[in-house]
Amino acid sequence: MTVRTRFAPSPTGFLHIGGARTALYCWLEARHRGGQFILRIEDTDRERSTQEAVQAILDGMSWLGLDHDEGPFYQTLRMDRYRQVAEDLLKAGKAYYAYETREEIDAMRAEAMEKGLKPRYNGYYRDRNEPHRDDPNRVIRFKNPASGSVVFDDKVKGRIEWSNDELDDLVLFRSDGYPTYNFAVVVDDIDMRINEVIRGDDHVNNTPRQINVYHALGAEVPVFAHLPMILGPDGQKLSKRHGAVGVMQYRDDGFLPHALLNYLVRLGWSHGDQEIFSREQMIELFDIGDVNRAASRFDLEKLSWINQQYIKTDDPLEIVPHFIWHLRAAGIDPEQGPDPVDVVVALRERAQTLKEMAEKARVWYAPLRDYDAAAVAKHFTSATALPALNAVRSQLDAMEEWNVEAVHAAIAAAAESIGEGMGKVAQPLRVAITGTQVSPSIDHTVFLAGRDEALRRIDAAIERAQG
RNA sequence: GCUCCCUUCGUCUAGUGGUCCAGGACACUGCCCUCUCAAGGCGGGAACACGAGUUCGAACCUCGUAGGGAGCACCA
Repeated sequence: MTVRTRFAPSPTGFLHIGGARTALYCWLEARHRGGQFILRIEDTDRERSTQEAVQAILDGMSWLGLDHDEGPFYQTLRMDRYRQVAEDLLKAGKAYYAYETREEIDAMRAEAMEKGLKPRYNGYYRDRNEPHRDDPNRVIRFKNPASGSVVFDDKVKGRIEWSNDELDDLVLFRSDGYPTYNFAVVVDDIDMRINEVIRGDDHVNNTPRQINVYHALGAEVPVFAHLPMILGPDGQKLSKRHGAVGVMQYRDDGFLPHALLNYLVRLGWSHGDQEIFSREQMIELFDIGDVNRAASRFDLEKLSWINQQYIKTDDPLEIVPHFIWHLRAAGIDPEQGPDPVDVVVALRERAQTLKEMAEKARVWYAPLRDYDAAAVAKHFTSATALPALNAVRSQLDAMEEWNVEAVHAAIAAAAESIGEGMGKVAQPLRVAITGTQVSPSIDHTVFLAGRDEALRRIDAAIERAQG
């Protein structure tokens, strides 16, 4: 039997880190075992669900490259089906109507709490067999087994046993005519032939009651795998307060989608000492059974490190489109400067994010106006500054071919001509080209400026050094 | 309150009774390399929550304790 997993977010916001990892694991499990990955939108909470959120989730998934084989299915489009199943249960005597008001239910709970018991419904209408009546408070409740226990082998948590007397008769259909979550998921998962349910571990508590519904419906119970939570760096629940929120925010912040994926897959799962996994390797090596049981914290620094690993080792041509996107986002026109691929090569070891890379690239795409005061003071006033700049100027001016190697040779020749080491020449030159003391290696720095612009900046620097 | 889950360096983790006075990665840090900054190389400090028990032997098994988390909805 092929495995069928699903990701079933409710569209009340963007795809956040926790959701993205759940989606990734569902996707990986399906891909690893040659099964299907289904996407379902759980939008029965009509107050909080929005179309924008649906779109945000879809965007997030496609940015990450988590493609689904079926769906998206929308629960709001399946209302008739839920109603029909509930009615079947009613007919079979496995569910019943109940008419308590909210106040009565609350009172029930309060009373149970008082006795040190779990707050739960007392089953008043369970076996009354009263004639049905129309009532604004009418709900359909499930006849949960009164005795025995539910046992399931969770693929990540292990064996979990739950006594039935911990469970009350859950509402299947609300008084407003909408199904509840616990009912809709089960009907959906059965209809969509989901045989492996992978979701957050905030759902373990729902699992026993859902299993009872599966039994009542005569359906085969799927395998469950409950993933531990992802916490913020402070160990608290992940929230907006921790900076980035939706997955797309990470794109805006300069992260590569496969770097995020790589970081996420390692959060709760590992394969020996390996840190870097290509998509193919993830698919090949991932096993839901190897997932950790404990919650983990989100660490931006490690994500940044992984991001840089990819920036550094990916084919620069693959980085270029992402880089150009960030150049534009930073208000830089990629046409007004060097070929982006050359910039990527020069900066790939110096930027952890593409956003950072775009900022560092600005110096070659816009006229140089600002000079760092400390840099000028330190490198334009030394005795060797003027001779060095002049020497470089004439070497560059005489060059025939403009490439990194030739620029390097020219600067080396300039240094030699004045009898100084690279250090004495490179620093003033760096300040001349960038206005700062920090940039990629001097040959790249000059090369990227282009000959005309390099000469212009050197002339401007010579003027400053003289004045 | 009740039920369930979790607990190895600051963080992510390896580890499934002996090969662990606990390995890797991020972060921190020392040195090297060096035209700056990085990147890289070689080092360093840093953890089995606690207590009992089982066993010749426990990070690994059992039981408690403590701490953390989730759920107990006509929200998903």
